[in-house]
Amino acid sequence: MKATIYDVAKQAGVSIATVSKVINQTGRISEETRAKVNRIMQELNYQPSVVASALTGKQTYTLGLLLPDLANPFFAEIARSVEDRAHELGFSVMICSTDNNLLREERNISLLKQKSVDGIIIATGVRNDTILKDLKKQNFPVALIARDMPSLAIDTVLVDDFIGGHMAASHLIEQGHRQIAVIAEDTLVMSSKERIRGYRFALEEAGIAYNPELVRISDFKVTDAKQVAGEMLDSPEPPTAIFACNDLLATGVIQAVRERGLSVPGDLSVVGFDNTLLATIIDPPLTTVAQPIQEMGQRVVDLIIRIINDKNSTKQRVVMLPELVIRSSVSRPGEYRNK
Amino acid sequence: MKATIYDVAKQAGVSIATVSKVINQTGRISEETRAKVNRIMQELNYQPSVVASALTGKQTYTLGLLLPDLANPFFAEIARSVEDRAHELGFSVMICSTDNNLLREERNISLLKQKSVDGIIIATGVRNDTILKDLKKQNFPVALIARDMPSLAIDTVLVDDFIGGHMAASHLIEQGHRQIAVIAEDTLVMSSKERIRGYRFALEEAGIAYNPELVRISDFKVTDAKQVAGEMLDSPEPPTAIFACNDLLATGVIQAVRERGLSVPGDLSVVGFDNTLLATIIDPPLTTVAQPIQEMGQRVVDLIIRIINDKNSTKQRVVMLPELVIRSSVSRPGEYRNK
DNA sequence: CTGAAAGCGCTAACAC
DNA sequence: GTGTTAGCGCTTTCAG
Repeated sequence: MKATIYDVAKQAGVSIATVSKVINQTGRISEETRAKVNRIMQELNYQPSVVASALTGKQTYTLGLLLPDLANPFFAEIARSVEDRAHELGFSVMICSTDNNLLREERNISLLKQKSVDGIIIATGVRNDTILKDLKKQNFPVALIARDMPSLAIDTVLVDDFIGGHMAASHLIEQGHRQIAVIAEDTLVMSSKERIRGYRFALEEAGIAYNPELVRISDFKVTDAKQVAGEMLDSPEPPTAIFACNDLLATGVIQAVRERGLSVPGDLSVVGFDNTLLATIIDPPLTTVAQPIQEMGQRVVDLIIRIINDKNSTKQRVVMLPELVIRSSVSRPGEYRNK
Repeated sequence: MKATIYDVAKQAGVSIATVSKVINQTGRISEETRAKVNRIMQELNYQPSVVASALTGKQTYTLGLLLPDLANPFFAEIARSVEDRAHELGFSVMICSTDNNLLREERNISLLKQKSVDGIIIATGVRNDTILKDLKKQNFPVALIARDMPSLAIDTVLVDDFIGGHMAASHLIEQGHRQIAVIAEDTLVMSSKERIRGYRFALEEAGIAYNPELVRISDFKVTDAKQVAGEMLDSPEPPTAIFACNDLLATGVIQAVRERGLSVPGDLSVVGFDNTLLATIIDPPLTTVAQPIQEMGQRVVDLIIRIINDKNSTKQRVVMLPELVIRSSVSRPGEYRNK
């Protein structure tokens, strides 16, 4: 059986209170007994039970992380960075993929609460904010990453999507494009909305008329983006550039182009969003708006731990700046049109 | 404050024992009181504390999952499938990336044990088996996925790597290749060894001399694979095909080819391993040896839960068959050599 | 059928 | 400095 605090106490000839004190470095104990207890703990290979200590009202040192899909490289990278920071600080993280399904979100949150996680980080993109409201009402520690809910005072870290969208579109405009399409995953989600707003603003600045025909919604699957891009390519007046609201969708549009025997960026320029592994792996390497995933992950866990330690700490919204990473998927329109 | 079993008991006018019984559906309680208690639980929005119940010796319903790197698509996909099955069965999963670092593995395992996870699934590729031995000695539930440790009797689910390597090489041989190289991530790891052994065997069968010059080791990063592949391409007698021991490495070799103004499969045929998202996304779509990731994830959690429920259940090794997925990265050597 | 009570491993007053 | 003791929320005999 695993050693308990009683075993240590007995072996060391002290009381369990004393052992507890040396474990938690509280109270005052003589150097001598401290050393002895420590030695015994070593010998017995004693590990305090987080479960028992949690029951007495202490933390469980575990965080919940809700995201749409771990198999999506963007979220996998987010998860990795959250995990890294959490581990640094002694926390574990329970990850739950929800597929953006409301029911699963609810179930997972309730599960996480039963397990007494100290806080929950949410990256999932619900349209619905009742879940968040509930959590807030119960004063349960929550923080958002890569998604926004400006109507609620919740700690959040995200990238400025408006600027990101603006960057993508401006870059394309600077390269001479005027027929610029957008493919977004879901216009109901804040970040998509903002990216599109940034895009529109860039168009306006450049005096280009906004054409609603050019902004399309796709499912989150690459095949769907491919399909949507394909339709646009086959239209009588195809765009010369497409801004895909994330790298995964961008790969779909690149595939659509290739399938038609055309080339990127020769026949169509493409810019993505996120700067995941994918951007470096596809051909051509993708020009994309980078989110500082590492930093974002780090910041959310710092945020949530702050809340855990002080439930009344003032809420923060940290918005980071995206950055345009230029690779090879954009050129001037018509530049190599005839190869 | 959160409602406890006492609150429910008081409200329902029964003892906590009775409430406990209706929660766990143990003992015998009248339909009447059962209904009443259930109603009160609803009203109070009562959720039993997993922590408290774990302290009494019951399970925590959480699993640990150790893997090298969540940001690697293969492992992200594994994690996703493990997570799915675990949730189905009411378990949560704590994920830990170890970067294949022994120290981190140890730390994480010890952390997971302090948190009383019910079992640990290991996908990480330690060369060292002492950790596993320790776990086994303590009779702690462990299961391996996508890695092997045949010297220890541990529940495992993996793909037959020998056959996989054989498939990859045979396919290439059938296409007429004779100068076939391999890039592996780490020859000390079982699965790499086996894949290479399968490759050698296929060569032998075909009467092709084995040339150790053609099997190279690379770091796990794509840039490294690119570098290694580049060296081979620049050699006086470059291979006409490369078998990359995973899809990520394969993307590296494709990049190396492209960087030299050559093409896949025109100048070099490539076959990968794993069949992750990457395989469908790169250009050309990658011919690769598929691992049944979904099933594998499902099976390990079934395995580990079996062990949890019966620590003495006989160990199982479930080895699944890989499958060659033919896409467009392989052609006959020289076929389009001059475009 | 239902309840009283012991105990899971640990923390935190409060004594000594 | 160190020990006693009362919980934390729940499960589980064992009586009744």
